[in-house]
Amino acid sequence: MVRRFRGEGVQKVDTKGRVSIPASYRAVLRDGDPSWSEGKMPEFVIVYGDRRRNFLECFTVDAANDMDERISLMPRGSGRRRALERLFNGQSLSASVDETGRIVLPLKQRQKIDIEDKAYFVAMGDTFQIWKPETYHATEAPIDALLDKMPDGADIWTLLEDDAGN
Amino acid sequence: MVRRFRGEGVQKVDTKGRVSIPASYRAVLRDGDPSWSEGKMPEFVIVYGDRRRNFLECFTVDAANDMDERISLMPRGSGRRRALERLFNGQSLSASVDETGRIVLPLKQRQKIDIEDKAYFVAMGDTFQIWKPETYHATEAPIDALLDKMPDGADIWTLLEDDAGN
DNA sequence: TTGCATTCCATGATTTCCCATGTAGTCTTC
DNA sequence: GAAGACTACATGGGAAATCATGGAATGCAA
Repeated sequence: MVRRFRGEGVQKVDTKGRVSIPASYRAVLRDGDPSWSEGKMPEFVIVYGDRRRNFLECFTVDAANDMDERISLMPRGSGRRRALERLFNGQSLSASVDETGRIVLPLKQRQKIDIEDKAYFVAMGDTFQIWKPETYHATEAPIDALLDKMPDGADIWTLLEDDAGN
Repeated sequence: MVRRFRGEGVQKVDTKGRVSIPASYRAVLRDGDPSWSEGKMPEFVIVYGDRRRNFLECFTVDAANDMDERISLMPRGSGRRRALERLFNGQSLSASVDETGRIVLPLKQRQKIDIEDKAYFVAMGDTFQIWKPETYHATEAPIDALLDKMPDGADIWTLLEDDAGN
């Protein structure tokens, strides 16, 4: 079992697009970069995807290789495969953490998700996401609604079992 | 069957957020950490969850992996899965017991459950919880009420059988 | 030489680490 | 079975390292 990303929080984005990667993520990125070695800084892959995606999804090198692997098992030339290739190989870029723990988000990607001077990082297990804070918070509404529907005092983890609802 | 957490009690929280975790829990945390080895200190996962939760829930690494596993079996993209991913991956952090048996509760988490200088630990089987003492005691009222309703001298464990009432 | 990206350096705020101390228990030894 | 020695815990304080962030300097390319 690989180490997983955990936690969430805002980071500042300066005028040059520099953002600190949350310190706790850095160890996971290191572990997930097979070519990492003492003294070097880890690399990872940022997928920005099609125009409808309003966040960036970040994969460790290992996780990205795994995705490539899975895509390559799909029927050559199929529509789904082509779409995934385009999304995952084309609409992505690789980033490298610098000595101060930051990466540079190119202007294009910042504009795509409408980031100005703040970025919201959320761990999602073997990946993490980068959002414009406001956009992220807007997506919390459905989750709140789901939680509100639950009986008072009910344990959240009953969501694991409960087949009812979505 | 894995070793289970037992017992409850208050611990001091100092200005830096350091808290001793009850000694009896430490062995359980060790056993539940697959990457633990002689000389190292065990790690575990603290889930703080959505804003309605007023306590922290702590999982051994094994228990956390198990949760991740179960979440990953849910339909990708479903609302319930998304909610759980966010709660379990995003609203959580991993902690590591130090040589003196303490962990550091970051300010953010302390504020979330309104802890100042005391924390109440309660074992819950394969997890344990951390509460602000006052908050925890407030939750005991319903239990007291339940006990008061029971026939005088009745054994508490009859609750195991009795289907009536909640 | 203007615009952009990459390095290098600077700094305040946290967080971690290392060491110190008090207090219960327990164990030993006479 | 009582005094001292030892150990496990809970807790505190300060030094040192890390983190998040900003700005200046450098390199280049159009």
